[in-house]
Amino acid sequence: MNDLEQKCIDAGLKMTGQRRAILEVLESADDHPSVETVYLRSKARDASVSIATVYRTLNLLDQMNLVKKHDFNENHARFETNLENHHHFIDVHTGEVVEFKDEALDGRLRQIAKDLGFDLVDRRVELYGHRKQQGNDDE
Amino acid sequence: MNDLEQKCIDAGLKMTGQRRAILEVLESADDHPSVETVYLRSKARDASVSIATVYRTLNLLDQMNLVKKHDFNENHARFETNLENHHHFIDVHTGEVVEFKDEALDGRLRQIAKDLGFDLVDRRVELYGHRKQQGNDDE
DNA sequence: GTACATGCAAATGCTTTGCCCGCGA
DNA sequence: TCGCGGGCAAAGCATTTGCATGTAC
Repeated sequence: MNDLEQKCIDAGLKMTGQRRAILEVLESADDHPSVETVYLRSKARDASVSIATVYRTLNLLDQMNLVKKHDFNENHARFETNLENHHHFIDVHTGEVVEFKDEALDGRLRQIAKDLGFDLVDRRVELYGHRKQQGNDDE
Repeated sequence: MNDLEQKCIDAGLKMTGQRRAILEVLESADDHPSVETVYLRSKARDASVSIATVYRTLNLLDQMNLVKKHDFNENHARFETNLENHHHFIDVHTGEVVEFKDEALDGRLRQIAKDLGFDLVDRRVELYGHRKQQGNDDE
């Protein structure tokens, strides 16, 4: 049994076949899958999974803080299970999402919130761009 | 004639009554209005403005980089005309949006992009929280 | 006059939900 | 058993778009 599954059981959720499939997909994902992607991967494990259940389950997990919802300026949500504090760099050409951590950045953000007189409950830092290359031909 | 209006004319856009109303609304806005809000304010100036035109105009201006589109984790877009580089702090209780600038933060973001080997074309930094207070009773 | 703009309503695309059946504990 | 969970399809909501008409230049 994986970690997410255990946490869901601890939270009192019933462990159905569909949920197990979805949780396994999330547990093994090292990317930032869309709902559609989670749906397709889950359906490969359990054909009875419906998109409605995927939405319901992902929202449930998001509320329980077991996954994090993003949108990356797209027209659909993406989810990730990496709950460690980190930020994202999105390649605007390929859609690739690169995760990074930066203590100096985090410290500065905390200081800014403090200076503004706010308690920080969440932060969103997304950098958009593309891989640097010699003779870049689109600018 | 306001600044936005001049820029639109320079860009070859026809200056219709509806566009003028919308541009005036944007020019005088010092907040981050939603499409609906821009629509209502514009309609007060020119009753013939339709929501479709507001959407079309805002998207046009966004592509021309005359306004900036945000979403602040809501289910609808918001727009702002402040094009200076700055970031946002969103009060999760009141919805209030506070703008701030921070050179140290910007420098760190540039350095991170450089270290990752990326060219930066856009960035999104949003802090979420609420005003600090003595005897805060919800945590 | 002509190409561009607009209003209206229908269409879209993602997401949510009502309803009723099925299944986990 | 009993109440939570799920499938299906309809509804919701923000946004976009086709089409016919209107209008800036």
